[in-house]
Amino acid sequence: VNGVNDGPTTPKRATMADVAQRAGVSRTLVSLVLRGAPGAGEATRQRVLAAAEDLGYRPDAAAQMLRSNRSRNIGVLFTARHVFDLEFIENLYPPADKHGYHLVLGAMTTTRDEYHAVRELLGYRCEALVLLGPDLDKTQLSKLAGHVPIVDIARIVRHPHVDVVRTADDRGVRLAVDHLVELGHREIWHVDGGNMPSAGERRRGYRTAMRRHGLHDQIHIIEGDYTEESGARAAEVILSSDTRRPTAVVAGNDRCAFGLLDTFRHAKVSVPEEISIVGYDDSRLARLSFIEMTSVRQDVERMAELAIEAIVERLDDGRTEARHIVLQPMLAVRSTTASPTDVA
Amino acid sequence: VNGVNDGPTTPKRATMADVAQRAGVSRTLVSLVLRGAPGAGEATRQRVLAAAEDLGYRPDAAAQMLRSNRSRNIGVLFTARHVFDLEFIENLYPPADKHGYHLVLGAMTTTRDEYHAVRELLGYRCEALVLLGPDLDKTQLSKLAGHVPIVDIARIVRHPHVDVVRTADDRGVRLAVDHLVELGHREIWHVDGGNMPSAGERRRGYRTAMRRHGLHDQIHIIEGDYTEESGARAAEVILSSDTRRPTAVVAGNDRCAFGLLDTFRHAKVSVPEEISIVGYDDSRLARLSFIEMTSVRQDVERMAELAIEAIVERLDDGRTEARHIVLQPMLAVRSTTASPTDVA
DNA sequence: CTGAAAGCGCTTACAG
DNA sequence: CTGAAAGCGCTTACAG
Repeated sequence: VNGVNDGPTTPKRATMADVAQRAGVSRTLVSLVLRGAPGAGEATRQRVLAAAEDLGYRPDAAAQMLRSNRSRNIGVLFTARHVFDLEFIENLYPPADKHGYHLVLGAMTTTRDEYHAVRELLGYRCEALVLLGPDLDKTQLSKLAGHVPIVDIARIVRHPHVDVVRTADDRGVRLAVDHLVELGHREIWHVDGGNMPSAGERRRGYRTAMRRHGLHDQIHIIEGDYTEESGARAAEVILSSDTRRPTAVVAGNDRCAFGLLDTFRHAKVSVPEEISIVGYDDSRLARLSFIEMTSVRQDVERMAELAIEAIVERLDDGRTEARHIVLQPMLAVRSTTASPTDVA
Repeated sequence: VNGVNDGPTTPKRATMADVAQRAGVSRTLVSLVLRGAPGAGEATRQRVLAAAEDLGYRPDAAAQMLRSNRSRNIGVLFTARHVFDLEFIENLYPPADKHGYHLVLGAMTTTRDEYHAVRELLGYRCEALVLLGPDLDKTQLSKLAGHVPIVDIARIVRHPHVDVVRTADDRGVRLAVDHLVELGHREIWHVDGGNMPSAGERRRGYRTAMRRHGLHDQIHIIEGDYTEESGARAAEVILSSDTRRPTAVVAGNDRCAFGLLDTFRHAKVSVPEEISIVGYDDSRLARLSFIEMTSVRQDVERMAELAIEAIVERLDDGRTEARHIVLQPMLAVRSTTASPTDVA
């Protein structure tokens, strides 16, 4: 009898045996042809392909995995509301395709923590994991890394099974500070990302850069958390501090910078005339024609490519020692930075 | 020998047989216990659970699917750069969990069209599909619907295997227009979403609402495409048209509204004092404290819940006729709308 | 409560 | 070039 799971008119899914029968060949041959393996004559090949097409045949991934003992699945752990993660994922597909791997997306949401997401990915037999963001502690990460090789994006981790692909964020912030100093700024503040990924690195970069320019006494950090709201709050703090006000602000990321920007403009404080703002990530937001935000750019495309390559090296080429890849950021100078005009 | 695919120190994945051996029971019993099926004594149950835990055992999804002939997978076709899609997906997890289904995410990107995404989802044995956005034509959709039941979000489709869950978008725009008229506006323009999902419906709602208020001669639609840039362009058009300028604009969505808002403010045109703006979606952007945008709200949580329930009804309860569920929108009134002050 | 057995849809040597 | 056979890790009656 039909189970309740079958829609009454939903046709049974075609199997390899069906294709073989229709093409008048053995199942083995169908398998060969469909995988593009050698061993079939051109005429037979065409016949098999036609039969598969006619039946709307699609190999069953579950069976393939089970039998071949390989899934060629790469799990991606990400946070649904982080725009950066999505942009990164977009860039993960082309290199994964190129190397014949599938991406399995494991979303973390407010109701679904990394534990559940990881469990699921492992259930799908992912052979490696790309970690975007989840702040696993050492023990959890080690346990995970005991099962599958891992590529961690942005965070610095030391473990033989964990590769890291990241941007030199301290350098990125330094580029921002250098640019501002060159424009003539001295009172440069930083709104940080609290304990979010890479925030410490960026904070450190800010301090170092300021010291390098002899601006040790100008160092001023306002705590934030990478959200627009935290940028807006920081802007309020700056607006209400009449004693000393910065002429430029380096934000922890673009979202924060956007909160700063909009709050200043709302308060009739002109950007960049009265205050310069630099963002971080060079996101779509920063590039909008009516925002035109100066921002530090990470090469997301290249990072994604390197992440996949790191996995391929482990899985296909047998590499076993960890790699730590650090890319250099660039500064996209746009319209939210300028020389300070109101020097008292 | 070890294949190249095995990291040298990566332990073999524990299998059910391993758990059975460690617990000193049969594989059948392990299967029962792990699935929570009745038939095992409490002591045995604990022993099995402990053994599984010790070994870090995780059932192999591929094998489960293959054998049980059910995957309990629901495929979700979405566009990575559409914020709405991600928000929707977040809300899909709780109801899916509740009914014991897994979500498999199929991302469409610039390099990966719906065809590839769908193929992959079907390869993972998805038993149903939630379609967010992909504009499949009738033939493609019918072919798909021949394989699995489908829930289409937002678009209006007639097919026995396709359910629709959507918001009455025409009504949403009507709420926006009513609100503006009540505030005293008459020159109300609309920046539409071109041929994007639901754009036609919203456009229609605008026309109808305007007519209802006897504002037939005020109807004015600027073409857009749901992007911030299209909103910004529309704002430029409005700013440069000195003959007649609207006192209020209903945008096709929040992103577009944001483009309008920012461009007006940049041009020193006060919102809402000089011009009112209404968005659509009530997205995170609209709710930001420094934006506070009046926007039409769709009940995404409820839509997601209904989408999953529609699938469960088909898969578990055997429903076969199509359902078309229409939710009513609400208007979230915030700070970008006010009475027109500069009435000439 | 337990164990032996069949089989899901594939892939992979292996012998013709 | 082709076919028979084994087996991936599970679930599911079935007989004890």
